[in-house]
Amino acid sequence: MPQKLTIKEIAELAGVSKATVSRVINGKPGVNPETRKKVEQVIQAHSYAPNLVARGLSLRQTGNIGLIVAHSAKRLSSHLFFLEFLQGVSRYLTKKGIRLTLMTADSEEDYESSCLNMAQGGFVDGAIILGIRKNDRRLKYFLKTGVPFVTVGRPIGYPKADYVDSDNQGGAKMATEYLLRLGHKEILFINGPRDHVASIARERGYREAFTAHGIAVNDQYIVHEDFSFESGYETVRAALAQGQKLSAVFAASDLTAMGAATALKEAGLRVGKDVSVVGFDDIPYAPLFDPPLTTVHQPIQKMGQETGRLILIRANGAAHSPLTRVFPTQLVVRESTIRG
Amino acid sequence: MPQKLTIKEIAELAGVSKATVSRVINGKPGVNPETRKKVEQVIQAHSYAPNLVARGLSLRQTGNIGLIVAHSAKRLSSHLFFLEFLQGVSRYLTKKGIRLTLMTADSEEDYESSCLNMAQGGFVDGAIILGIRKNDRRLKYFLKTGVPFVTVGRPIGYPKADYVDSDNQGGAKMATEYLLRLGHKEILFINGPRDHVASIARERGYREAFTAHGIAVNDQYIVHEDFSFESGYETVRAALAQGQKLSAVFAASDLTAMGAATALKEAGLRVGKDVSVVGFDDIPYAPLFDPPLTTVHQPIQKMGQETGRLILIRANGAAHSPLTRVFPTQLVVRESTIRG
DNA sequence: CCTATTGTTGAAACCGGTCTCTAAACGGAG
DNA sequence: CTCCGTTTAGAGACCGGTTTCAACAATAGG
Repeated sequence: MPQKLTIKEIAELAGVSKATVSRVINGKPGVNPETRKKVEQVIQAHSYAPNLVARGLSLRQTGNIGLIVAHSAKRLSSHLFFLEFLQGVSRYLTKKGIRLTLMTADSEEDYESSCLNMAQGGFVDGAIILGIRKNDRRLKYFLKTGVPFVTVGRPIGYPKADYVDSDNQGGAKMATEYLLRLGHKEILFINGPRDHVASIARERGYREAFTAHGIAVNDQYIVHEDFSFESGYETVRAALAQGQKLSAVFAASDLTAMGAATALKEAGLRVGKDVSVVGFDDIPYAPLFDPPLTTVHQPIQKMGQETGRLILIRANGAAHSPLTRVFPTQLVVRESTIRG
Repeated sequence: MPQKLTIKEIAELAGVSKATVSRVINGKPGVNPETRKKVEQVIQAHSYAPNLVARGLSLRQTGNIGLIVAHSAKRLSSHLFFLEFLQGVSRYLTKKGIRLTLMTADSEEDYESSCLNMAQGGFVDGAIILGIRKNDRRLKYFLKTGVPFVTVGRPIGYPKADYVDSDNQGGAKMATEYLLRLGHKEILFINGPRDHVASIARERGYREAFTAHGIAVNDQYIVHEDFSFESGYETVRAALAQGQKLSAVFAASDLTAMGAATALKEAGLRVGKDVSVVGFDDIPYAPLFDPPLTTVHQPIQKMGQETGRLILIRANGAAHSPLTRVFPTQLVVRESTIRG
């Protein structure tokens, strides 16, 4: 393997100075066309590429965006949301020549240290933070160091932060209202983690729908889980075992809805015939489930893309006021719901 | 936001030189305990953290590993393999204080430029390459620049490369033999992309099983798809529409198997009663499918972890001979298969 | 022919670390 | 008290780029 060439060596080979080579590389003006051509030839001939780390140091800009995933290992694996989102951001950033550095965290401490690592160290030009909780302390690291960040989900307690979100509350309200209109009263709501900002908004939507229908919410019908398939399965099994009355399930993720549906099927209930199930997310697999899942659609990939767009704007310092974007959600009625 | 401090400023604040601060930061010997304590206090007080880019330049080591994903956008989304794998690597590397930089590529050119970007530029200490094809030209970039890499899947045509793989051939053989022993003759094999090294190995296993049973393989029963759910669904629909005789399906991914099963169900066939379906991967969702899916288990997370381990060894230059590791696969019999 | 202007170029500082090399300070042995 | 080895510390080179600034050549204008 040939020793990697530096700009200095290219300069010598082309018989010019480092400065000129730098100008050529970056397409800066003020270079004689002939000189430029000569330098380009040398660069070509040795397939020289500038060292990005050195450039990063000099420019104080790394071309790196960090993506911090809060999900625990288990949830990550079950979380197709993440995969869809990742695709959206990654695509957008790759197209812009920006690299995406992933930080996952198994534990709470790992997560904190990931944040610290990103916030300090000057390794990234900005960060995207997934899985925001209520009053997420960890954002403080970023605020303190001034590293730009965009969160996915509106960070409660940080009114000036940039974020991308979907209309979780509206989506949950639509889904719940739909079930109520179908005549369901006992709607088991298997929500996400209690302090997760999306969970909070969805619960608000659920309650709002009941209020709008003049029905009191029975808190026994709201449980907080972790978006996983397993949690849907177990929650419904437990509910049935206890003899809880239940004519519909509204789950805060499609996977959870599928878990719930599986448990219902096992209990001999026909989903979409005897009982209704509604999910959230509309992952690609939702229409292919048996029965095809009624769910609240979020434009996850678009959210990813928009997040990429916003973090770049913020990182370039081109914005003054908070950058926020809330995507509408939308109820997609398929075959897992029926009049109750 | 306070201006980020540099080592020089910390040195001044502590009344010592940059060199001493550097020694303290890196736990190097040769510093008077008292001086050390004083410097540590200043560092603490200002929550100073060294600039990783500068350090990277100086050490010629960035603490970054690149992960290059070849899958097209569509496949990525359907590919739970990726997610599981990602978890394995990411966990391992995070624990070692190494960052993972993701490069996804929608198109062939993007993929090449991603490789180039990683290989040149000195941005990563090493790379992990997923989705290896037969005679993958792109590995040349890495060989040329000398950037260490580990592939997932044995790269045909590069005998000296480091790789992690699973026993695809053995797994496919086991699965096919199992179906043959159950009395199935018309086994539709929905394989992955033709030039994908895993596909090649799996096809070899499939053929080997037939040969071992003294049965000739009918090439009409081998189709090449893209591991997606949709491809399984469409392939089986097309086969049924054409009246192709078919008593079992062996799919090269669980998602494809699920797609195939869905199409079979739609056609009124009972999977695990009238017809057998076997998948590959054993994703977490496989046992939860209806019916629970018989499949070939690959220890995907472990493979991810091992890949992380190997790339670090290679990046540290601590190895001479090729680093390779092949994980055994294992047939997991559930309820989607039956005597034919 | 001289001066002002424009177009090219290179020398050198700088980004923020690491590390080598040298020197000062200290302590013990002779 | 001198000499020598051992800590401890700092000055400065270096990593590989970018950028400023000054110098120089060529051209235009008077």
